[in-house]
Amino acid sequence: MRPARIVCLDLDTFFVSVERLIDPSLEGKPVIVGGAPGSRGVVTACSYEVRAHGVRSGMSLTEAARLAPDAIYLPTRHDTYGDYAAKVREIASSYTPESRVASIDEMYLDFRGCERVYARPGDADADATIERVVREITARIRAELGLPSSAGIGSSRSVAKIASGLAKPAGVRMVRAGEEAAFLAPLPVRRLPGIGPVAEGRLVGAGITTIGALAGATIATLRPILGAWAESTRARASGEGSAELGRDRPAFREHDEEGDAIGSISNERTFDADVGDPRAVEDWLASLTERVCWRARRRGVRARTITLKLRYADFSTRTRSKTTSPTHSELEVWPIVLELFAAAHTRPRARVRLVGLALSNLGHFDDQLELFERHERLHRAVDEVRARFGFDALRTARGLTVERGRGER
DNA sequence: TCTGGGGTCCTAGGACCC
DNA sequence: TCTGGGGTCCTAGGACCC
Repeated sequence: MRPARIVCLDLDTFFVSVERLIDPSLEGKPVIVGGAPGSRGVVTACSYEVRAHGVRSGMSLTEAARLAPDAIYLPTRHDTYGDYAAKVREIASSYTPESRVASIDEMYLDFRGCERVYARPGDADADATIERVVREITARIRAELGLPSSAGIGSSRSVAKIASGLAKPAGVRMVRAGEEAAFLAPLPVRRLPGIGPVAEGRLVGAGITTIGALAGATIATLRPILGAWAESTRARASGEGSAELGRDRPAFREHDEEGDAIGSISNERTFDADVGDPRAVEDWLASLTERVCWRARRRGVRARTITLKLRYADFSTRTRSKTTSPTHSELEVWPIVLELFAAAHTRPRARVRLVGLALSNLGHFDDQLELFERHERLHRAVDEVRARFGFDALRTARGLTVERGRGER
């Protein structure tokens, strides 16, 4: 039996907690991070005070405003939260060489083989040793950074993750070896990572409501519902999930190995009001093109695939993509974007709610050739200015027109 | 005025190759 | 004029996570 040595460390209401550090008067008050109550958008994070009124993250701000009209509504400040998250990682990762960043407010730690390093005479057993160390980590994050966090400890990532959710707020929950199945069995299937609203609906439709029932289901039953995930999901439901941490998410990875497939770079924008004029949409696309290309150059990658996303006012969504030769130059990407927009925008009278651009099929493509490229000198000059003053320091006239006066950034 | 934004991964059909 | 079978790449859509 594998001992419980995998830790999921999760910051409690992270964005709210950071806002309270910056403005202590928010302490104890109902706080919603995500935007103004009337605006389009969703709740990104909310304090326990508003959760009591039924507000949940992911909920539209309109509905949140109905449930909690008197709450304090704040815009999200991702860069600020990132700075605090980095400090949390620094503390946590100093306890074990094996750690993985899962998201801005969540990380996994692997303490396998660390028991002796941390053992103290007072510890009842090795489990107690690890639990004590984990409590020390959350206590330090609280003491040194002022941030509350919770942790789950189990023999697999899945168990650790679920345990951390049940430990909130500001708790530590250990599921000892051999207790996994009993711990998981009574929980609703939705608790299992990977089971979202759709899979939940189908499982419940098949009479499977608890993780225990999921663990006992046949693969023949699960295959049509979970597809390729059937086996691994059932294994996780019975407490036999993987303990391997895997790699950091690309956005948090410090270095990419040569030839690595390293995910995608995307930006999208939901308009404050639906847009009818295609030229106005194109202005936004120009801005997004500059942004994703700049991010690609900053990461030292080129993309082979460019994908445009278009969402109409009725929420119908379409994507069009094109794969070409590797590029990170807006001068090369822009004509393709226009081509994709023309292909996607087949309802000329419909109003557009959102446009997005994604670069994928990324790779480090032969940087030696870069010097000979036509646009290289221009990009280098632009990027040097931006490195000092930020992305918005330099914009093309078209990309700038559209964002001016919106008060963002 | 329900439904953000940045990601990962899977499915399924068609093109194309051997 | 009766059509297989494996493999890879591309495209569009969608589920899921935080």
